[in-house]
This record gives sequence, structure tokens and C-alpha cells, in this order.
Amino acid sequence: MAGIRDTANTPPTIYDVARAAGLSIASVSRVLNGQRNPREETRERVLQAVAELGFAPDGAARALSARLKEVVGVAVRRASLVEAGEGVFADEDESLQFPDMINRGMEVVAQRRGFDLLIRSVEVGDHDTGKRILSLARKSDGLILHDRLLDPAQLARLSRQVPIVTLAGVPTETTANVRGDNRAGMRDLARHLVRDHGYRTVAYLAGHADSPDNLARHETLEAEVTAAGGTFLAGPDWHGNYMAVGGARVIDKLIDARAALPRAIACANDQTALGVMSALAARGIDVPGQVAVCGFDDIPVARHLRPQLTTVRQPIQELGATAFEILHSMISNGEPASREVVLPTRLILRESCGCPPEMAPPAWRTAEPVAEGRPRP
Amino acid sequence: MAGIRDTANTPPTIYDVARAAGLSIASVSRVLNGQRNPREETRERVLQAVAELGFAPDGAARALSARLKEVVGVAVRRASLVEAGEGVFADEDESLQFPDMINRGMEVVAQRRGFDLLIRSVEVGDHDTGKRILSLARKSDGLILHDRLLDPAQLARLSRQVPIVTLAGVPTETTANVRGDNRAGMRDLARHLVRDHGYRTVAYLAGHADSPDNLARHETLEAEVTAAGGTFLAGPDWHGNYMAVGGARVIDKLIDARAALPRAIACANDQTALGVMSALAARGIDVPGQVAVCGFDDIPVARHLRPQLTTVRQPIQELGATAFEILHSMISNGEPASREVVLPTRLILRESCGCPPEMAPPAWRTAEPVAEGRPRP
DNA sequence: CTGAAAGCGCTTACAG
DNA sequence: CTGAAAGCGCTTACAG
Repeated sequence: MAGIRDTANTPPTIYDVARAAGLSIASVSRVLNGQRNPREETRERVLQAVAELGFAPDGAARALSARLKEVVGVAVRRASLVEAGEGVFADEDESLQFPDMINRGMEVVAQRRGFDLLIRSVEVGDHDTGKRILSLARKSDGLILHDRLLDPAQLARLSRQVPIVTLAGVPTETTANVRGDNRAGMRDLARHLVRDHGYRTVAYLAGHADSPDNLARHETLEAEVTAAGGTFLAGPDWHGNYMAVGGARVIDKLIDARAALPRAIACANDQTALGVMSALAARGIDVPGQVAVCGFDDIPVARHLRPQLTTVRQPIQELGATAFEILHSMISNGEPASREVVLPTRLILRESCGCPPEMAPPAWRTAEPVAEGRPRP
Repeated sequence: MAGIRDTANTPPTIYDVARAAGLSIASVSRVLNGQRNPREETRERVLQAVAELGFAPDGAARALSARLKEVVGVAVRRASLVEAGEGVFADEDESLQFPDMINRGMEVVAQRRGFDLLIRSVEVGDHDTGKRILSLARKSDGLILHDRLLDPAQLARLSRQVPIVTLAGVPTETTANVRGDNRAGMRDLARHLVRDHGYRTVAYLAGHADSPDNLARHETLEAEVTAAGGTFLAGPDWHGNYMAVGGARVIDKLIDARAALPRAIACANDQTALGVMSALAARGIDVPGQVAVCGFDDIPVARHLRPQLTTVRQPIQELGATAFEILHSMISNGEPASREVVLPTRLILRESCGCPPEMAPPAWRTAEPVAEGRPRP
């Protein structure tokens, strides 16, 4: 009962402040929120009482009364056990750098507006996914959804009640979407592989089948490769899940089945490429000598892999920052500043496609890396 | 005014449910919270109304009334511009894998208890750091603090009002701390470098000076190296900041000053080692041939670096999970299940210390990696 | 077992 | 400019 923390030592309320300042709670509230213009003396007395008591308003009470929580709910997909591999504590995939960096981008701009991020992971396919997202929504002023967490009907229903921005979806009548320019990015990559390196057989190792980004990357790569007269590989044998294990599994199966590998593999994202390179290395297959491997995203590890990963850079933190800003506009104005935002991507050539090693220091050591971003045949 | 979202289409309240079910709001609340045992018919009517309306209780109202927000505030340190380097959008350091993985570990166990994480970054040294953390506390039921965010006096004061668990501090009368076993981990690493590899000069590239973890690692390394008759280097020239830029800067300065480099450098954490290896590579210095480099943490990228990074593994996600569980015990019982938890660490030998390449597949592809964790001279 | 009412700690019209 | 009062949407004694 007598805990360490003095149970009587509960945080002060606005009533305590009012009493200490000899004023009403209304005056305290006004001073604290900068409403009207209180007399200088009133101001000072309030501020002094606040400082002495160490007062800060209770978030719940404030939210209930002001009808604003200053909280944005962020739902991230948690890999089901089936996807992540059996019995393995998949450290590697638990480190989803892409979503983590997006969240960081959101957080930075959220601070400026006085908002915080309420993070919740949801296991997709769970029958109560809808409920889990709804309850997250009721703890926040709006939602940012990573991945495809809800089916279109659920999304349509929920988005009529609460502002929602998606990060891996498509704009709808009631939701906004933020993404990178998949087609431009994949087009640049495809042309580099086919024209600059002359690869004739190129495969696409897919991400989630229900992901519009995945679809766009797939279609663009296919179009470019076939337009150039090359052979394009994709389909059931090439289905990954945006995670390293997914990429590794595809390669393992292919090799076990003694299938011929393509000259180049473009992966749905960097995490997948990481798994692919690892699986190839385990079989003694040289990258890029025998098989070239490329990713998408340019997560920070990409340049530290062996070989360094050629990829398409997305402005990851800006993706998050933009998603927050759009959501914020929906929360404050009732409608989004924009219904769809597409951020530019950029081809980053490193070793894994067959280009020479990158000699420049990593990007974080120089203002503008010189060796990156220009095609080197 | 007429936004896309029907402004009238506001989420249903418990009154709407009560009306639809022909019952009082008290009954609705009881059914929803499983209090007492309502009549079966009552239950059903409520549940049906809830489903039809898509009702979920407002988080703020629930929190205010129940005196429980089911939210845990997580404060992470944001690098100041000075630390992160001038004018650089430090992507690399913005991807702080260690804290992100800790948060993920917290999040997973938090879900089981119905809690969510409210994430806020705070710039340390900011004069209003205390206020920022206080206001975060008032939006949550308790706080988990990464890094040293508050000075002891601030911490003591705040922790009397709200449950706090630290992750890089020391236990106090009112707070609990969770950490890895720094001494055991560093001792194993030190002995490996000195005894197995026979290195005679070893430096410690420090993290934040105010970090107890940093201090313990420093002291242990120094004790082991000198006990073995080796030369130990540390001090002002070797001050990093737990980030890649910090490690790189130390190396750059040393080389610019034409200082002799030690045979081995043990870094305060992996992120620092990453910067060190990058700086050495840029100067054409071979790792581990000329200088051995080791880290601490074993973040997921460590095994993908070039050379693969030898390091001390901390159970990163368990660190987060444990911090949450302790905090939860403080929230529900008024006092912590334990005031200090020390989790075991484990030496992971890879290439950067001079050991042969790791041939086993990465940990996430096997249940228990065979080639790791045993000293190989 | 159920309902009417109080109360959680704020903000904000409404008077004065 | 300031205060008394209502109200935000719930939960929970308290009656019945």
C-alpha cells in the first residue's frame, strides 16, 4: 500500500493553481492558453503558481474539453508468424528501418505543431484488425496507416468519421495518400540494368500483392524490360513480402528446384534485397558477378551492405513528414491540403548492380555526395 | 466549410448506443467493460447497437473518468544540430536502430496490456527539456526515458508524481532502470582483443560522458587492458556521442593530427563503430588488418557491414519489453516489480576484430547461429 | 440487474 | 478583465 511514490503526491490540478494564485480556474486556463489578454498581474500570479507547483494540464481532461487530443495514431503492420518464419525471433525483420524512419520524419514535424505520435502495431489478417484500428482512432485526432491494414470498405467507413492518411494505398474520396514516384524510380533502374549493363533477363521479386507500390514497380519494370527486348521474370515463384526472409525464401526455393537464375533481380524493397543477397551468398553465388541485385528505398544500411546495394532512393523522412502535414490539414480544416502527394525518387548506383565500388564517403559525411546519382555504365 | 468529411458524421457516443439499445449509458458501459454480470439480453442489445453504430469509447473521456490513459510516454533524445554535424540532413544518424528496436520491444508487450506508446523526441540541453517531459507525462500514465534526459534533481521531482523507468540511467529511490550487463560484455570483448588477438594498444571511443553505460564500458575496458599489461587510450581525443558522425570525427581529427592509431578501437556502441570504419576506409586504412574495430549492441546492420562488425550483443528488444513491464507494475501497483534489471550480454565475433569471416547464415535464417558466440582466436 | 447522478480536470461561452 | 457555470464523454459508487 505504502508505495515508494507518495500516493498523496498526485499531480496538481488547475484548482490547485487557482487557489495558490488566488484566482478562478478560468483565469488560470486563459493565461495558460493565451486567450484574451489577462492583466499583467494576473498573468504573473498564475505563472508563478504554475512554476511553484510544477503544474501541467492533464492531457485527457484537456482533450475532452477542447475536443482535440493533439495525438496522431500511427498503425504499423506487424508481421504474422507465418510471414516472419517459424519459431525464429526475427531480429532482422523486427528492425524495419523503412517504417521507423518514416515515423521519425512524422515525429519531427508533429512536434512543431504540438502533436505526439501514438504508435500501435496491428497484425494484419487478424479478424479484429478493424476494431484495433478503430480504438486507436478514438485515442487520437487522426490516423496514419502504414501498409494496407484495412480493406476498402472498412477504410471508407472509418474515414468518414476520422481523418486518415495512407502511406501505401491510393487516394480515395475521404483519404489522402503519400508515396514515392515508383514509376520514375523503377524506370531509371530498369534502364540502367538493361541499357547500361546489358542484362537480358531480369526478375522482379515482389512485395505484398495488395500493395499499389508493389504493383507500380512490377508493371514499370516489366514494361521497360520487355520494351528493350529482354526477358522478364515474375509470378508465383517470385512472391516476397517486403521482408528479408521473404526474399531469402524465394532464392532458396529457386535454387533447390535447380531453376536457372536471371542475370538481375530487382527487389520490391531494400529489406527484400538484403535477404536475397544473403541467400545467394550462402549458396556461393557472386553478386553482382553472377547475379545483379537491386533494391528500392535506400534505407541507411543499403550503403553498408556487401556488396553495397544499388537502389532507388525515396525521401523516407519526407514521406513521413508530408503524411503528417496532410493529416494535420485534415484535422484542422476538415479537408486535406492535398489528396495525393508523390515525392521524387532517385537512382543510387553502387556495387550490387555491377557498377564499380562507391569511393565517396557516405552521404552523411558530405553535404552532397558526388559519386551518387549519376549513371555509370 | 462543407468539408469532404461530413462534419455531422461525428463518431457515435455512448449515449447513441444507449438510445439504440433502449438502455442507460451505465448499462452500456458495464457490458463493454465486463463489470458485474448484465442479463444476457442486455448484453446482446448493447453489443448489437455497438456493432451497428461502430462505436468505440473516446479515449480522453475514458481516461479522465477511469484515471487511466493506457498510454506510456516514451522520450527519445534528439541529436542537437551541433552533435549531428553542420547542415547535414543526417539520414544515417536519424536512423537510430538501437532506440527504434527498443521501442518495438516495448510496443509488443504493451499491446498485450492494452497500452500504446506515445513517442516524443526531446532535444537535450534545451532549457525547457523539463517542461517537455512533464507535458508528455501528463498525456500518459508513466514514462520511459531513453538516455539521460533530465538532471537528477528534475528526475527526482518528476518521479514523485509519475512512474518513471530509465534506460540509460541508474536506479534511484523513485525510479527503476533497465540495462545490459556492460561489465561482463566489455570484459569478454577486452579479453578477446588482448588475449586471443594479442593486441597491445587499445582505445575506447566514448559515448555521452553523462551515460552510466558509457562509464561502465570505459572502466571495464581500461581495467582489463591495463591488467594484461597493454596500453589503454581514452580521454578528450576519444570523445564520441553514440552516433556515427561522432566516431568519424574522432578518427578524422586523429589522422589529421598525424597521431599514431591504436591497434584496436572498442567503440561505445555499434553506431559509433560504423562511423569509425567509414572514416578509416576513407583514409585507406584497413580494418581489421591495420586497426581492429569493435562495437557494442549488435544492432541488425552489424553483420552486414564491411567488414562484419564484432560486437557485444545486447538483448535489445527485451530491454524495451522489460522496461515496459516494470513501468506497468509501477502504474498498477504503485511500486516497481524491480528497481534494477540487468540483462545478459554476449560477445559476437565477426571480422572487424580480426577473426575469420562468419560463414554461417545470418541469425534470422537459423534458430541458433552456430558460428557465433564462441571465441575464435 | 439496472438507472440516475456525481465526478474526472479541463475549456469556453455567458454574464457581469 | 474576471468568475460562475455548463459541458466534453465516459466510469462508478449509490440506490432501488
